[in-house]
Amino acid sequence: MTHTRNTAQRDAIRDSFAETEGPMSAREVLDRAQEAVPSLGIATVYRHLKTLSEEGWLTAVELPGEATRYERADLHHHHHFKCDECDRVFDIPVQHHGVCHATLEGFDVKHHEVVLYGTCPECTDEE
Amino acid sequence: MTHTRNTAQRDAIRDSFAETEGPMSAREVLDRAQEAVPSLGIATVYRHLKTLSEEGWLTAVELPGEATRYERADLHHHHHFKCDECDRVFDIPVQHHGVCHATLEGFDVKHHEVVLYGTCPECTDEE
DNA sequence: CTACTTGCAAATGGTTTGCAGGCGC
DNA sequence: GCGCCTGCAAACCATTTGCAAGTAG
Repeated sequence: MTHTRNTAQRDAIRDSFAETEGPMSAREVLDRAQEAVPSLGIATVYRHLKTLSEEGWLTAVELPGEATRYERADLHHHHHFKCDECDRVFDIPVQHHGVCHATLEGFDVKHHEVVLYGTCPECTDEE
Repeated sequence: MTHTRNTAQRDAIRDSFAETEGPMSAREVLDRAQEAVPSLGIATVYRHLKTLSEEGWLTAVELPGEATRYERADLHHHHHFKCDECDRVFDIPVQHHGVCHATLEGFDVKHHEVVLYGTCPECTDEE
């Protein structure tokens, strides 16, 4: 078994997650990381997004109809809200928890993904 | 504004949802519907899956890493459980509800999608 | 040095769209 | 007959992979 090497591209990709709140798509990561390593290719970004996810450093966020996004795994747990009007995605803090999947006999629930849909405050005001 | 026409292909696509429980991918719908209309093309399937969803007759089920699946919207509400081992997807009945997204000030939550991940009973037994 | 990494381009797989002909109403 | 509907092929988009050259350790 080999170890992951330290390379400029890997560092650049990790660093691109430093100053952001929302989950980023592969293309967004590419754009940011290319500021440090201009020659960086999209294939390398995908390869690292995969390995960083496997290592538990990143979490994949899948939203219907959009490209997969990634965010740091060390953020405290939250859900996502997608506005049907403006298509923006918001991070939603979770207050109640544990109730939703307490009774699945035989199923060992390890993690979950919740996406809420509706109208965000801004789009509600515009109506 | 025009109305949706009754065509053999539309009927075939709707009928393909008659004798099934789980959500189906576009390709599965195509295979089933072609039994009634052999000339049916995949593009037409996608067009109807979209309109039927907009009409509220179908619901899109998005699962990470897999093609979008569709199921009839008149099924009583349930969540989905994806086994990390065997990749199968299970329908999960919902007992507790309404608690999870009761407190989103300003956000008008219209619907939601919940996917649970973990190990299903069968894969748990095999360990 | 050796084996992992990278960038490029080509391949893949799902989904959408342009277009000319077909057909419901 | 008009205008939506269909099938085909080409276009698209996100993601993956083959390959030869580059580089960390």
